[in-house]
Amino acid sequence: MTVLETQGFLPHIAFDSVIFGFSKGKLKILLMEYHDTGWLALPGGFVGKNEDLDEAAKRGLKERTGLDNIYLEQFYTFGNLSRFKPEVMQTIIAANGFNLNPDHWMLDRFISVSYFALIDFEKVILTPDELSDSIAWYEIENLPDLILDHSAIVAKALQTLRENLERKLIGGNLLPERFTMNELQQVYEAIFGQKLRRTTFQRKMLGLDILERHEKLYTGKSHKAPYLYSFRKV
Amino acid sequence: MTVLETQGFLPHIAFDSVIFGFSKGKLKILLMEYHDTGWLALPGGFVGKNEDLDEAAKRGLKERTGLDNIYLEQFYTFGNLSRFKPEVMQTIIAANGFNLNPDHWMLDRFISVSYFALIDFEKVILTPDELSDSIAWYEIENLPDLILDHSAIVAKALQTLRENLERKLIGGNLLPERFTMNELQQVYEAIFGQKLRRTTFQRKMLGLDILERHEKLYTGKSHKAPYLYSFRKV
DNA sequence: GTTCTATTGTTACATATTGAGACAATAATA
DNA sequence: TATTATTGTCTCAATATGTAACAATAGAAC
Repeated sequence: MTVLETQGFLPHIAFDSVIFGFSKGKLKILLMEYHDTGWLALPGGFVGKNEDLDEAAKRGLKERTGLDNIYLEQFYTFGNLSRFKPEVMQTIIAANGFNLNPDHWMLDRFISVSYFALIDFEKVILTPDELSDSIAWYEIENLPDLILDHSAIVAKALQTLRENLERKLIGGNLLPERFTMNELQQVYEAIFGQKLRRTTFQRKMLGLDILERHEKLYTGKSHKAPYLYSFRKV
Repeated sequence: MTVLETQGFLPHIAFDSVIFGFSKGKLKILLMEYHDTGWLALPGGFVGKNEDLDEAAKRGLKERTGLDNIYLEQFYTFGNLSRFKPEVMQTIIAANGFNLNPDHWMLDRFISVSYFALIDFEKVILTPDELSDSIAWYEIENLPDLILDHSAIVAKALQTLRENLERKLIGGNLLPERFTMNELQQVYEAIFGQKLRRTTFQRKMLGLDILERHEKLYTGKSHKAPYLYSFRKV
């Protein structure tokens, strides 16, 4: 049974997720490409009638990335009338070979409760949903056009991430368990979109007393080997 | 036609507003008391089928306080299953003399998109809604029990307000157009829940270059008269 | 082995910000 | 005119941050 045929979801309510990853010095997000149309959109889904809103977002994340236990934060709910464009959804569904009644629940107006997630790029196993050809990483600095208001959703997610980073440090969720100080700095630079001073960054991070220092990392490069760090467990 | 009889709202979607005011050195919010039950709740409402989500929240604010052009910010959407308690709404509606079918849309599961507002205490004209006996101010430090998860909604609103205050200054929205430095400091103290140092506060506020200094305020008290300030227009 | 290169961890010092108190100014009262 | 309460400003100490210098070191070149 496809999502189109089920009756098990709350009407008018969707969720969308801005899933951040970090690789090769770049901050990236996951986008899905719908069949034929070539349209790009954030991964999202619907809320089961017997499901917590947060659970729905976690389920969606698990389905697309295979990941559990992820940093996931709700940041805004988009509910403008202007995001109601039934012809967009109709086209996407038609490209998948379905022809829905105009009063089908999926063609109705939706508000989108939006979440952002921070994940370890290396750990994902990407799986498109039933309406999509692909799911893939796109650099945040160079995003293509997205359907509906999804570009605005990404912008707000990035703004929220920046504000959060200044208050409560969550940058580490984008890295593997152990990382070098330089890698951590690159994450911060990618999120803030600007270079940071190496010595100040190192002093501040160490001063926060949230990092644990481990063995050195010998990469084979001809210079001093950096220490590996992990975030201290609470 | 009462809200109960209309079909013009989106099902499953409500909004609730934490409306902050400041008076006599205390931070307060507006609560409504339902007929007979004595139950207290945040002012809220539903979203019209042809209405932006934000517009709905503004409309609700206008209906209860008479105020337009208000600082209003969406901060979270509550969507746990545990907030679905049809018997609560049923009881409230029954106390108003109605007897709804169990499948009436108002008895269904709702998610609540929550907003907080900052208003000038002096300017409100309070108006209860059709299910309530009263709407009134309650001190944030000494709140009674609220229905459903409304206490959690208030807690999250206060947390968001505190975080915002550190980043972008919005404390002035709780004061009249012109105010003394001491009044502004009291607002900040009420929001943060702690005393601040007078001289440091004054220096920081003046240094931010967002205040305009006006004439002095002669209160009749036997001491130096403070200047009045207003927030600089952008 | 010795020298060289790139990068790292740490220190030193200047500059900026904040904490804490002192002090002069002043509006009304006694 | 002296007194009281509060305000606006200044001073100095304590912290935090910006900036550069420097020693340590892993591997490559010789």
